[in-house]
Amino acid sequence: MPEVETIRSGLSNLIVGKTVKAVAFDWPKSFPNSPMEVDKFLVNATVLSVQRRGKALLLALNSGYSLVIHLKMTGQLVYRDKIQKFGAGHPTGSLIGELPDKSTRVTLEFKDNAKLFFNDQRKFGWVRLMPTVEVMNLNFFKKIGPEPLEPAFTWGALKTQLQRRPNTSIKAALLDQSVVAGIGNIYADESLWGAKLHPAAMVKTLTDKNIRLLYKSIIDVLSLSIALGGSTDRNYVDAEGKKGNYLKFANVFRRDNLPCPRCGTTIIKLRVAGRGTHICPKEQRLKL
DNA sequence: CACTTGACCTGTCCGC
DNA sequence: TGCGGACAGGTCAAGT
Repeated sequence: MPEVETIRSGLSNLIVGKTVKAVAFDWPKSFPNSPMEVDKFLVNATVLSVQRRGKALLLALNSGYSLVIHLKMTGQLVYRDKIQKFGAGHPTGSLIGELPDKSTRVTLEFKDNAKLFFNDQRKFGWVRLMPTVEVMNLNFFKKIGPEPLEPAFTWGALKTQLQRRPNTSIKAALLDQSVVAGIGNIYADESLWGAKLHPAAMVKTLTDKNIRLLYKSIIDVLSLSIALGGSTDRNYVDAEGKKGNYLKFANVFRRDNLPCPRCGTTIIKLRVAGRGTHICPKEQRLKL
C-alpha cells in the first residue's frame, strides 16, 4: 500500500486536469476493455482525480468512467513528459529506461504529448475502464477492509476485524485484505516484528495487549514507508520512475542471516501462510 | 462456512 | 554455459 500511495500522490500532481489523446494496449488480461469502450469513454476524457483504496488506484474521468488499476507485484505506472528524456540526467531522476519497453502493457497519451505507461513484467496486474458508479461493485472493493491510516481504524477496530479469522495465523489474517486493507508481505513481517509476535500464532491466542502493540506497529510501519516513498524489492518505482527507500530501514524483511536491530539475534526466514516470512527467533516466539 | 493450496506470468538466481 | 527448480511485493478459484 505505501507503494500505491506514493504513486497516487505523484500521479495526482502530474495528470489531474490532463486530457487523454490516445490509448495503446495489446494484452487483454492487463486491460480487458474493447477498443470501442476506450474510444467512447477514455479518449478525450479528462482526469478528475487520482484516489487509492487498499492497493488499488482509481482514476476518475469526466466521462463518467474511471480507470481502476491494480499493480499486483510487478506493476508500474510511470509518467513521462513530452520531452521523453529518462535516466539519471533527467530532472525526475527516473531509473527506468526508454518507454515503452517489453513490459509495457498499456500506454495513455495525453493531449500535451505526455504519456503514462502501465508496465507489468508478470502480467498479474490490471487496468480496467468502467462506469465510476459501478467501481465499488467490484468484488475486490465489496469485501475490502478498513483503511489502516484512516482515523476510524482504532485498535478496537483491528480487534473486531481480527475476530473474523480466529483460527488462522496472524500473518494470514494481516495479508487478508478484508481484515485490513493494504498490508502486504513486507509490512506484515515488519509489523509483527514491531509487536514481537510470531507470524504463525493463531489469531485467537492474541491478547488485547498484543493487538494494541500490533495496531501501533502497523500504523508506524505504513506511515514510515509512505514517508520514504515505499519499498523497492525489485520492480517497484514511483510515478517518476524512482525507487522507494523503505527497505533500507526495514528491520527483518529480506534480512535473514543479519542481526535483529533490537537484540542482535540472527534473523531467520521461514514459510508462513505460504509466504516467505522473516522473524527474530528470540523475540518472536510461538507460545504453546 | 473457514481455511489452505494452486494458478496466473515472467525473470532471476542457485545448484548440478 | 546450460538446465531444472525454487522463488518473487498479490489475489482469486478451487480444493479440503
